[in-house]
Amino acid sequence: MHRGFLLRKKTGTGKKGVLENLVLNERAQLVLQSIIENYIQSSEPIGSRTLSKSIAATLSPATIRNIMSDLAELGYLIQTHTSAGRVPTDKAYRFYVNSLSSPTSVPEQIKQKISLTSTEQGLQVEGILAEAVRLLADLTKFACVVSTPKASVSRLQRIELIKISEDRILVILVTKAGVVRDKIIFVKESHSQEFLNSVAAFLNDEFEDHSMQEIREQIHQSLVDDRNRYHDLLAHAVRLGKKAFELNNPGEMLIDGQMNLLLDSHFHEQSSVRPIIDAFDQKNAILKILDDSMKHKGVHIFIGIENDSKQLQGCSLITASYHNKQNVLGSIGVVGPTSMDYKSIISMVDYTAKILSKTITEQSYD
Amino acid sequence: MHRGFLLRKKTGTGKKGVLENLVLNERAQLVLQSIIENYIQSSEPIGSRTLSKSIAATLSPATIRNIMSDLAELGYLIQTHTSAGRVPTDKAYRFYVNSLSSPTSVPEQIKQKISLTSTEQGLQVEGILAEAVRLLADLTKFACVVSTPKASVSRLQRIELIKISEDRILVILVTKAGVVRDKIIFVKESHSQEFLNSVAAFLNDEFEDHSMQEIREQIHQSLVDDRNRYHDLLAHAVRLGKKAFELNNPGEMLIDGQMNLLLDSHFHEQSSVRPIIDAFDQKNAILKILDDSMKHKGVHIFIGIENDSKQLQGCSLITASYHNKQNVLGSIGVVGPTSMDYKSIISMVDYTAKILSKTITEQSYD
DNA sequence: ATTAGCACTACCCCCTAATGAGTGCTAATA
DNA sequence: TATTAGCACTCATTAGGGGGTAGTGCTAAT
Repeated sequence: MHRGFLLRKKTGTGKKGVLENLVLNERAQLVLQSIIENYIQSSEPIGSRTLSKSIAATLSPATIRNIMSDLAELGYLIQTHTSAGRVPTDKAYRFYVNSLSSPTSVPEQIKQKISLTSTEQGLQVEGILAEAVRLLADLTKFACVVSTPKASVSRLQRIELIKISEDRILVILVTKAGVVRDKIIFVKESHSQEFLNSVAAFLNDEFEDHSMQEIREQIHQSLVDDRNRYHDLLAHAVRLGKKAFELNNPGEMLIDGQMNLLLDSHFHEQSSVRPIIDAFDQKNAILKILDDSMKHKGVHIFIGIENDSKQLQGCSLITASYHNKQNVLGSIGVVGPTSMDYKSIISMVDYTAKILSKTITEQSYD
Repeated sequence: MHRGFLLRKKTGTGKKGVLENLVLNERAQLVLQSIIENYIQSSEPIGSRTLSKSIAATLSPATIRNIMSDLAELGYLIQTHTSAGRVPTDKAYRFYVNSLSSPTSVPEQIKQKISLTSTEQGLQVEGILAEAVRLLADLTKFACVVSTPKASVSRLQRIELIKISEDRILVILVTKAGVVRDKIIFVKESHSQEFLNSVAAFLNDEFEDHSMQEIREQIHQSLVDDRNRYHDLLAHAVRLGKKAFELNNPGEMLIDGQMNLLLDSHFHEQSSVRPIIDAFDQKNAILKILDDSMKHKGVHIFIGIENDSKQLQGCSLITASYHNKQNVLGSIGVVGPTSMDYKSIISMVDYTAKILSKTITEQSYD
C-alpha cells in the first residue's frame, strides 16, 4: 500500500486522521497536475504510459499507475470504464486552481487586444459592458456574461422629467456610475413642462447622491406618512417620483459567445450543453453567481459540482468584479467546460475586469 | 420520354421554347409539392414507393419514378447518391413558396401566444422589438432577427439637452415612432442649463417632425454657410446640434434564438451552421436583407442560393416589414434551414409583424 | 401512357475478429 | 521498502463481411 506515502499531514495542523485534512505529497501533486494539464489540452482520458512520457520526473508507468489508483480512491480521478485512462474530477480541478497562486500576467500580444474603445464613440456604460463581454468571448472562445450595475446600489446623479405628450412623461435617470436609464410613465392628469421641471429640481435637490434603494424607501415612507400634509408640488413630486424610481430591470446581464459553447470540443455531447443554455435563458442562476462574486475582490472560480444550480454543474465559471472609484458595480465572467484552461482564462478575466473598471471609472461622475 | 407531357406551355405566352418559360403540368406539380412537404417533415430523401403511398392521386411507384427523373433533370430534385431517394433543390422550394398564394391564417391557439405585453411595463420600442423577436424565436424554433427603426428616416419628436457635468451634455432624442436614444457629448466650454434649454427649444422649434437625415443635412449646411452670421445662441445650437444628431448606430438589429439553429435537426451537420453564425456576427449581410425587405409590403422569402451572401446560401430567410401609421420602420424575420416549413413560418412571421406594427403604432406620437 | 418486373446499387446494421491502450496484480529488483 | 517489469485481462474502437432494405433505371407488357 502506498497511501502512507502518498499523503502527508498538513503542515502545522494537529493529529487529524481524516482524509480531508491531509494534503498530497509532492509527487502525487505533480502527477495530478500533469494529468489535469494533459486533459485540458486533449480532453481525452490520460493513461499511465502516456503520462510517464510527458511528465517531468522520470517515473515508470507502473509507479504512475499506483499513484493514479490512489488518486482515484481519493476522488481526484475517475475512469469512464475499466480499461480506460483517467479523467480529473471537479475535486481535482479545485485542487488545481487552488495551487495556482495568483493570476499570471497576460501575454503582451493578448493585452493589446484587450482595450475598450467604445467611450470614444460616446457610448455609455451599457455600451462599454457590451464591448467588454464581446471581447472576452472572442478571446476565450467561451460564453461570457457581465452583470449591469445594480440599480439598487447605484447613486443618483440626476433625474429629468420630460413631457412628451399629454399623458406621457419621459423619465431620465443618470447615475453616478454613468448609467443612463430612460423610461416612459403614463399619467392621468396633464402637467406643464415648467411644473415637471420644478418637480425634477426638487427630486434632484432631495436625492442627489442617494442610492436608488434609499430613494425608493424614502419616497414610499413620504407617501404613507405625509400624504395629505404637503402642498401640491410635493405631493406630485412624490407621486411621480414613486413611478419614476420604480424598479424596471431591463436586461440585468449581457451575454455573448453562447455559440462558442456549442462549437467547443470539450463538450463531447450536445446534450451536455443544453442545460447551460437553459440557464442562460433563465438568467437567475447565473445572476446569483455574478452577485456573489461582487462580494469579494479578485477572481472567483466556480467549478462544476460546486454550483448550486443543477444546470450549471456541468460547467465552470470564472468571474471577477468591476468597479468605479466608489462602488463595486457588477461582475464579468466566463462560462466554459470544467476542463477549460484555467490558468490562461483566469488571467484574461482578471485583466479584462481591470481594464473595464478603469474605463468605467474614467467616465463616472465621482 | 415523358417530357412532352410533363411540361406544358405557360398559358397565354407565345411560343417560347426555353425550359424556363414552361410550367409543370398538374401532376408534376402535385408530385413535387408532395416530395417537398414530405421532406420538410422528415428531412430525409424521398423515394418513389414512399411517395406513392402518401400521395393523394393514385400513381404507381414506376410512374412516379418517371416524373421524378424528369423533375431531377429540370433541376428541381437531386440525389445524394445513385440509389438514394430524392431531395428538393432551392429551385424546388422557390416553386413551392410561389405556389403558396398568401399567408394562411394562424391557428387560434398560436395567435394567443403572439401578444406583446412590454408596453404595459412602460418599455419603449427597443423593448417591444426585443419581446417580438424572442416570441418569434420561441414560436418557430429558429433564429430570428429584427432591425431597429432606421435612424435616418425617423422623424424628430423632441430633443433635450441636459448638463450632467462641466464638460458633458446628455442628449435625449425622441422620435415620432417612440424610439428614445440617449448619448453623451463632450464639450470644451461649459454651458449653463438655462442656455442648453434655449438651444434645445430652438432645435425643437426648428426641426420637429423633420427626419434625422434632413436635420443632419440642414445643420451641416448652416454650419458651412452661416458660420459667422448668426448670433451666439444659433451658433451654439448649430454646433451642439451637429454633435447631437451625428449618427450613432447602437445595435441596428436584435437577434434571438441562434441556439435553435444548432439544435435543429434539419441541419444535419454542425459545419453547415457555422457560416450562418458568422453572418450573424458580421451583421451586414442580414441587415441588407432586412433593409431590402422594407421596400415592399408583405412577406419576403429568400431561399438558400438566392442570397447574395455566400454565408447565407445554406439557409432561408422569411421576413416582413413593420410600420407605424406613417412610416415603414424596419423588418422582422426568421432564419432557418432551406427545408423549413414555409407555410406555417410564413404565416407566423406575417402575423407577428402585424401585431408588432399595431403595438408600435399605438404608442407612436403621430 | 402507364405499370409490372427485374437487375442493380449503395447505404445501413449487425456481427465478428483484430488491435491497442489501459488497468490491476504479483513477483523481482535496487 | 519503494519501485518496476511482466503478465493476464478488460473494453473501446476499428475494419471487414454479409444480409437486409430502399431506392434507381430500364424494358417489356398492358
